[in-house]
Amino acid sequence: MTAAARTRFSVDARRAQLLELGLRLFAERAYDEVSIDDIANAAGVSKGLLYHYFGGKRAFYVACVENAAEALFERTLADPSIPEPERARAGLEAYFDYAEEHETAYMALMRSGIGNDPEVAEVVERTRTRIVQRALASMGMEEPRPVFRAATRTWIGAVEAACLEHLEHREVDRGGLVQMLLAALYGLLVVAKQLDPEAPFELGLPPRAD
Amino acid sequence: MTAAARTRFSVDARRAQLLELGLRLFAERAYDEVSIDDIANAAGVSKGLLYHYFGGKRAFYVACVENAAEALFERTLADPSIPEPERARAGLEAYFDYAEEHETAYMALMRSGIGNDPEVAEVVERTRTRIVQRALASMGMEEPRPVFRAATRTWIGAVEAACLEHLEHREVDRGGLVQMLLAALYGLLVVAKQLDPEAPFELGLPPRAD
DNA sequence: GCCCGTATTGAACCGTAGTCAACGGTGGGG
DNA sequence: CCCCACCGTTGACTACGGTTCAATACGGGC
Repeated sequence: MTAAARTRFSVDARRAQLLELGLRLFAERAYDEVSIDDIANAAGVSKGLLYHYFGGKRAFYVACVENAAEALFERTLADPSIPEPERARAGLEAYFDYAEEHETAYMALMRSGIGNDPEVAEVVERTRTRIVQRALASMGMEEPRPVFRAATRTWIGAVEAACLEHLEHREVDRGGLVQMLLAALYGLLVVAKQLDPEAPFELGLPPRAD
Repeated sequence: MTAAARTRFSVDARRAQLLELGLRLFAERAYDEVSIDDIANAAGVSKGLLYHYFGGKRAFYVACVENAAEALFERTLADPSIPEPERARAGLEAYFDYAEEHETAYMALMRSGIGNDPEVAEVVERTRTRIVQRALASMGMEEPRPVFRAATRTWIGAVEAACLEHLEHREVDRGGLVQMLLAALYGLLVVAKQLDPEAPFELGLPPRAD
């Protein structure tokens, strides 16, 4: 804030500071309403420094998004000791927790993308893929199983939609949404198993209303 | 291409031409890689004309997205004479048809957004809302029913995800995806009805595998 | 206390979004 | 058939903001 004399940070500290600030700015205004100067000013740093750390504006934006995506991914890692019917619920609750606590960051992440820039799309899509992979592994499927991948990816879409709905107008309570999502997951998996009976996967009982 | 002398179009024709061209350009390259000059050149028109028809670059982009969204909306209007268990399937098939036939346009629409520009987000979100509304009306619910709105909106999320998955790597056949989505919808609606028993809505039988 | 590596700067460059007053094609009236 | 007026259209001009790069100064190590 005060035009402090040039202070020297470690590379990692500076990077982290810039990423955090960038995410906040990009969350509250649109991409092309945030200028490089804005970012530099807010960070108390020269424009050139941003170009030193990141390739350019686009690259900086991508890095910010990547940062948020990574946080979300780590945050939703459910405890592997929990048995499966409940583990999905735990992961789901963690997901909602993250979204509620970092509301603007979460929405910025979901609404990220510049035009249809493949690079940005890839960052968030890769995170989804990792979540899918992790989920499949927890069901005992390491090798690719197209039907189950599709089912899980589809479910992620539902989760994101429900979460956005929840954040925008909080009329339905969270528990209800979680129940709905688990029911949807069950439906998806039933059909997936029908379509790919060879899959090493045993369907449990349908989720009950608590 | 040929530097045709200044040709005069009707307002509507010109608008339509520019919107169609814009969508194509924005579909193949990212927002900030497409300059106003590019668009003007490709259209064989001066830059100023774009500013005459649309407020600016952002507004033009929004208009292009809106155009694609509208086309999708109209395309997925299912025949109201079909009874309900089959109507959802018909709407779903129409949705997939559109996505397959206009692959790049569909993906551009789904990946639209500039940073997290609220205006762009609103355009595509409004289209989703309209689809939701139409779906609820077809179930006999005109007035707002938060639980069912959430359920339907969630389902749209699943549909979009499944559709993108389908377009990207076509490993699971379309019929399978449709079956999964219908199962998910059934699950969502079962829980929705539990959460809001007053709703004037009778659940049919679960979808069968053809 | 000096010195060197490197984090950091700031001014200059340039592509591109946005503005505006003038131009000319087209269609209607004499 | 010609002229006029309206409005779709133009292109040069401006200013803003992303990008570059040679120069600068901070701070740890000797």
